[in-house]
Amino acid sequence: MKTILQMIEDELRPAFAACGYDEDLAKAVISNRPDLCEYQCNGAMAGAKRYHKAPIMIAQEVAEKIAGCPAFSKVDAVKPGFLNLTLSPEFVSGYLTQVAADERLGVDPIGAGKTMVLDYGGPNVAKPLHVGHLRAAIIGESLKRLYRYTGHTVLADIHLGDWGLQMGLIIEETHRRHPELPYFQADYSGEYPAEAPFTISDLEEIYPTASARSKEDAEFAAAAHDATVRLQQGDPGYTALFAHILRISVADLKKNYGKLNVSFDLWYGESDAQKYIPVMLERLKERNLLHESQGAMVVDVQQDTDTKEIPPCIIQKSDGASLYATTDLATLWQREQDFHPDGVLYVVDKRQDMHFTQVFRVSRLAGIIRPETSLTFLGFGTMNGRDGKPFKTREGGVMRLEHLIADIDQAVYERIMENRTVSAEEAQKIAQIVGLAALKYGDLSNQATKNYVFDVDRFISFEGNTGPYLLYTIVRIKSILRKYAETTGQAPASALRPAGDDSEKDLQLVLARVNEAITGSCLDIAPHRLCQYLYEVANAFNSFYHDHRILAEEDAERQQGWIALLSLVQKVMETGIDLLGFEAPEQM
RNA sequence: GCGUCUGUAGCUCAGUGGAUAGAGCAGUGGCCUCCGGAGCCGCGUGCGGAGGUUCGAUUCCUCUCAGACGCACCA
Repeated sequence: MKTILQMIEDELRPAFAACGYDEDLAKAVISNRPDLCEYQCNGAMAGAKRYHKAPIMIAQEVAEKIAGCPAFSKVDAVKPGFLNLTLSPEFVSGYLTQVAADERLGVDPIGAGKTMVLDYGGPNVAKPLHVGHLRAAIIGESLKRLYRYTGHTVLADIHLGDWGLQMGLIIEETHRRHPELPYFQADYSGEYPAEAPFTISDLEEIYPTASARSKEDAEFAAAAHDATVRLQQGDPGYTALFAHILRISVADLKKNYGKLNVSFDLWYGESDAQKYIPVMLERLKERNLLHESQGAMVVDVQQDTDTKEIPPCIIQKSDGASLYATTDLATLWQREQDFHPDGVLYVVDKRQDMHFTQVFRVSRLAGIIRPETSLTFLGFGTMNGRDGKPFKTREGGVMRLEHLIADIDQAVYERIMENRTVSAEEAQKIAQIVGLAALKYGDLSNQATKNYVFDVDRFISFEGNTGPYLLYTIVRIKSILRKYAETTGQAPASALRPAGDDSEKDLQLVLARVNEAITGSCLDIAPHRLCQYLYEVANAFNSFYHDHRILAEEDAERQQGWIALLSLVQKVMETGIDLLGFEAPEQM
């Protein structure tokens, strides 16, 4: 379905053409002077030079041409050369009736036939999720949903950190504690136990302990290194133990991501990429890209146009081991082989900008992905505390995600209990839903690429530009529609009526932008745009609500139009928050 | 040192080559015989600084100041 801007431009284009001007001048934008008009066209000023004509003249000519157009109730050519447009109420309500009838709110499936791989996880196994994982999860999940909604086939890959020294540390520490286990018996030939020798909480303790030990105990460090190598070489006992670690961690991660309403289609890890390293290296050699530098094998990625020095990408350490870039390149190889994606999007901390610059360049040089496949790095900023420094616990440590969520839920719970008389049990459930909305909206409403201040008190506030405010608005609408259905026994009408006053018109105009908002948010990889739009919808609705007595309205036709309007507001807002990754309760 | 990013109201953040740069919070003044007042309607000092391009710059370019981050064998 066309956007309202496209529909306006459809009217403008023939008018410009009929006056002898280029159609590319017929560009419509939202008015920046709502007191004067709803939409505007600045093409006359852009064309003034081209046609050696005063812009106001051009604007006037075009205005005369489109004045009779049913889409517009008012057309003005103003001062320098603005073309000010006011849409007719019938046009707007007619458009919205179509949007309301459309399954997808008029959003075109621009991604039909396109496959996107999203990489937004990156947690390490055997380590709890902490606030550092929060942004990737929240932003990535929203983008996944936006891409799906716009018709893309999306594969979300968690890309676990499950390889390298950390695994050796855990294995060696387990060895130290339980040397009698069969995993460590060289001559063991039986089945390894089905039950893991540790729980998730054991693992969460084992890793930091082992990490600390390796720094003090050189012998232990060497043993851990050796264990890593043996695991990578496929030692059966270590492989079995590794499988336990992975299984337990993944179960725990699924649970914790689940609490965030975040899910993945693929649970691949760095370990899964290992088998693609040889073939990937072969390609680098074939293309003569690999060369030795200071003992390491590297690929030069410097380009003539660079303003800064891009160091060579290290593919193999001087001891022959692979590292971060190697794994990422091998992973890209795997993705290309398995999915032939049209795009790969990484949602990762912006401090890794250089790494992805290097990896992308190597993959282009080596043809690891097709030239037409887009490689995008969405580097998100740091989550800071109120002091503007990276977010920490009161003790100065890294905040576990579970604790953060629990704190927020508790704070929301207390507010709910203050105001409403719902049962404590009910309040708990509602607090989780509202808490998640507060957390996610607090994050997503900021530009992803910028650092932002994480302020729980502000996010969970039920006033202002917050998640809870959006939810409150939805709950309020649900309540009205519920009452309407109860008292009249009627299903909501589907046809909207032309707006009868300003606040109704304003609300309708905001709703008419829904498909642009969703599509734009996706194309710009910018969930914060959707946040802002939904906030505008909520504000417009609350103003409308304040001015109209919906359930008391005696004119049945008018009332039905309003009910249809409310249903659409609800649909837009519920769809919107779903795309952001949270939901609204029935009451709060 | 080199490079990247950021700098908008007291605070937290949006925004745009165009007409008067917007929200929220905080402050303050109104609005409940009424569908959920967790709401609505008011009240204001601001684009770090200096040049340049342009009919027009907060937006683009250069310089400059401040902060964050990054500069090969961690991920």
